[in-house]
Amino acid sequence: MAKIKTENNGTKKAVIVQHAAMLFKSKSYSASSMRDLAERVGVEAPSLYNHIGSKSELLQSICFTVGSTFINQIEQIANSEHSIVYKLETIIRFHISMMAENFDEIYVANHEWKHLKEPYLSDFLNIRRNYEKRLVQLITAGVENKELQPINPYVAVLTILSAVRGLEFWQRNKRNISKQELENDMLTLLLRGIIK
Amino acid sequence: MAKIKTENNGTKKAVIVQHAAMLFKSKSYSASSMRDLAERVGVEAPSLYNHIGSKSELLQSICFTVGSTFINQIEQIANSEHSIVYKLETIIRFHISMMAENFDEIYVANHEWKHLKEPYLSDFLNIRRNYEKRLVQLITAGVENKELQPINPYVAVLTILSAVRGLEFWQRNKRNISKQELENDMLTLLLRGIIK
DNA sequence: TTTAAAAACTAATAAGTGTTAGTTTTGCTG
DNA sequence: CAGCAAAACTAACACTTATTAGTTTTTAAA
Repeated sequence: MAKIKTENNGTKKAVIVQHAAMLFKSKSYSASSMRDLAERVGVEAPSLYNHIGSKSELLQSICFTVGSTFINQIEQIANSEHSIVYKLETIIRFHISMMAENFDEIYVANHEWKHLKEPYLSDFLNIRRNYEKRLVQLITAGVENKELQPINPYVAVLTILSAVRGLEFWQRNKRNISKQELENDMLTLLLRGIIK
Repeated sequence: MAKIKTENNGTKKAVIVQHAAMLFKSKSYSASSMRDLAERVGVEAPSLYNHIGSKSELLQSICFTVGSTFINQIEQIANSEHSIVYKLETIIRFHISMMAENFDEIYVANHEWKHLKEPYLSDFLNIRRNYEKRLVQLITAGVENKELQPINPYVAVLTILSAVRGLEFWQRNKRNISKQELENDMLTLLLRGIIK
């Protein structure tokens, strides 16, 4: 009866994936049923299978889109000619922007990747390890450089990545804190510390 | 046939809850079945109901134990007579220790609270809001104090809590980085920043 | 307006879910 | 060793799950 509305741009599969991201975010992957998803899309559950292969394919779609976006960005920045501090700042700002504009997908990629099936699970973890490795290299260079404090690069990466991930809590308070203020204060805290 | 082994200390329910924490951590709450849990405990699924009320009661147990532990600690520290920086440092160190010693429970409380049923869901969120509020008060006092940089206290709290939460990734690298090094480097980064 | 493909539908399947009922075994206490 | 409660078991329940098969409707081109 009701047909899937594609908003000019994009395929019907894209519409389903986007609804899936919202659903998986709010209920988690395992607790989300294809009937839930169908209802949001405005269709009966079996109709979804005219456009997608399976439930787990949806999760794959979400996780790998997010993964490659971040990998592309860090490759681009890493190969540019800037100071380490500038590169680091740019990367953090990118995380914050992505968090603001693609919240659902990033949330799902961060929280639900566990439910990927092999070989996708391994592939995804490789992508993530790769990303972390590049960040570690960047910070290691900065420490040798004396641009950065002499701290363990792994700890720095872990702290930075976790801090920007925590922006998901910001979504609740969107009204109280502007993106600009958030970006600047978080950068200050991570780059210069909280102690005056 | 096989009986639940209680290791001198604690009830059989405690044993089940601890296994549940491990299971929910590795498979997520929704994807964990009572049959999975029973297998880990070494018993048939219906036997669990001699000791517990329901699956969701297990999640409640885990979440509220963790919640009250943190609330107790912050109340104790907040009411003590120390500098803001010292209090902040103590709180961060407490998070790191808890993460090292009660990893499963904390992970589950952080990731699976969504599946709590009302009124427990609301109660849990209240506890968490309360904890954050106390931290915000502490940092606000520190900013007025001039002990801390003039940044938005909410952003600081969000960043700090997310950073320590990220210690869950450290579990993978436990062998490479000692707890001491981790604690000191993360404190340095959060309190003094990464820029030299 | 006929035709063919795309995409919706209904009905059904096999597997898995939390949980209850009823029964048997276990282990302690008298 | 008898008896009793605690705690295990098996069998079964009512539901939900992702997905398939088969059919009808919709859409667009001829």
